[in-house]
Amino acid sequence: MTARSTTMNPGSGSATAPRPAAGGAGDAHGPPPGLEALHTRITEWFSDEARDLPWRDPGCTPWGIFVSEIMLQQTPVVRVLPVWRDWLQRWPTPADLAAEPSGAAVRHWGRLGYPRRALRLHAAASAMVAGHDGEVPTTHDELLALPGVGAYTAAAVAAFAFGRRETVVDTNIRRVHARLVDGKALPAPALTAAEMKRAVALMPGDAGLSVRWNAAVMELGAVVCTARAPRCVACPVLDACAWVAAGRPAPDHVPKGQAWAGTDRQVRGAIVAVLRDAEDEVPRSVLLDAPVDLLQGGPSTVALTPGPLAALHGLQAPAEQLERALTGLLADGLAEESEGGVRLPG
DNA sequence: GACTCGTGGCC
DNA sequence: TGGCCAAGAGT
Repeated sequence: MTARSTTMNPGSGSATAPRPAAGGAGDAHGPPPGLEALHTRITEWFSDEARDLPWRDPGCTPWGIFVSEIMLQQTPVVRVLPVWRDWLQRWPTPADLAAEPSGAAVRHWGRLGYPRRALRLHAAASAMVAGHDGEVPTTHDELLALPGVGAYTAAAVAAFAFGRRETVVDTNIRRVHARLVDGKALPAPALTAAEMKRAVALMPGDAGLSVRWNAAVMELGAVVCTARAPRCVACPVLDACAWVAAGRPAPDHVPKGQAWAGTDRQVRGAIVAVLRDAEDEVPRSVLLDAPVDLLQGGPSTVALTPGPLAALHGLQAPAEQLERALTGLLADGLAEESEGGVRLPG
């Protein structure tokens, strides 16, 4: 298969890179020339280079795939792997998880981050038991109705667990499309309607191929067409990339960075970490008067440090913030008050 | 739309 | 060293 030196632009947006004179991909004249070649080259690359992930095993259940998709939201694969294995061994079916209190889900979520996802995963399992005969639902709309499942996850599970032809759009796919088709370094901060339309236009018509295409483009974005240091030398469609053809221009917008030190999120995370590591309830006074040491020893260190609120170092108004963070956690169902103190929901 | 919501590794 | 980033969802 000889590489072709054309760039792709199936969308109708502005284009500066040379491309075949073709109508928009959504018109009645079929896909633009070269699209099938892209399908072939990227899916063949995927066949050769795909990482061996357990949720990609043909024997993986829809529940295993569902769990992986929730855990992978905003969380790197390497950190998900051990937690996913433990989770599936502990709770092999939705009913197994639904039979536990939600606090057990939060506890075994470990340090994956965004622990409300554990809560929603537990709620989704309960919904599967209550309304889907204990099975993961198979359609996009049914999946979308589950807690913690948005457009991406609904499409991904329908595609990867049930072989459906869905337009999957995640951050990796958006970045690949932005570069390969648009010639831009990065996609817009938020998913746009135009992007979604273009993703639809790029989809193979065949269901089986569409599933491989979705997985392959996602993988390409994850391991080759990465955000910071793309490994273009390993790219199967380097010669077709509009961004490379344009001389790899810099991003035209500045990412707005996420503050962390001193935020409520940091305090919430520290409190949940204490509750998770505690066998039982933690007295409220201990939680608030002997706050977790947030700044000593780096981000992974969370320990009770007996002492005044000044232990919070640079944090402003720590007492108020602790109260606010705890109130938020209680409101979110991530923590519960009991007579003896605060604990994970049981 | 703009915000919020965890965590840890990396360039 | 530290800002940036990771298979987003909900409000």
